[in-house]
Amino acid sequence: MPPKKRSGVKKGAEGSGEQLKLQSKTNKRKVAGSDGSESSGPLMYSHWLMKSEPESRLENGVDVKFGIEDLKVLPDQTGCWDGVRNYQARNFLRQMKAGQPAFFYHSNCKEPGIAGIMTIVKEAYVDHTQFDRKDVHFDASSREDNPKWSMVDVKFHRMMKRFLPLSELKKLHLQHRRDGGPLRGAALFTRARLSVQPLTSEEFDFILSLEDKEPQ
DNA sequence: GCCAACGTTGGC
DNA sequence: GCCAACGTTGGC
Repeated sequence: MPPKKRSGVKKGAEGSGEQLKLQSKTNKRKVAGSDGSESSGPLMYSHWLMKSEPESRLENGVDVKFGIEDLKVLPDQTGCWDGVRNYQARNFLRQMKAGQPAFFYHSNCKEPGIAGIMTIVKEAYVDHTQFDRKDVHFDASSREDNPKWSMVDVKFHRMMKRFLPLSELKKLHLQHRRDGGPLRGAALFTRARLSVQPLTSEEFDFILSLEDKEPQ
């Protein structure tokens, strides 16, 4: 997914306090058109969850493995999040601001779940891999004068104090659907296949609070 | 490895 | 613009 690349570390504008809109379900989210344009209003998010595969898997003969440990060992612990080829995910990438936090989620592996936290350090710019015929994520339909796909740079921030397994988050999600708790509408479950997704401050803070609790 | 969910493509 | 066929994601 996101190999190599580095960038100057920018200093974040942020604070995790502001109010966020409730569920994406309830707002008239316009799903991206075929050109990827969004026609509904901004609806600002400031917290994210990004998925990557921590275990080796070959795609066109290329290993797509990129877990949080792989990010950690890059120069400046920073890498570009390339290879996103879904319009909704791309549109979320484009909304990201430097300094914002994102959970690093391990997908398609033995134990899926949240492994750590990263910081967005460079806002969306052209994903060069779309023009690279040898890249797994080459997109023949994208023109250099009108690139389709974007990427951001992320920097390792820290590991979770304890790994938060999907199974635990899912139990809480199901419970919260009944009692109106913080994870009732979490995109991780309501839009399970999205590889880049937003979290409300409430969702983000609640998930952080789980670190200090016993596994459910 | 299976397969449900869901995004994309293309014929009409 | 509809929708069936197809491809991908990702949990299990």
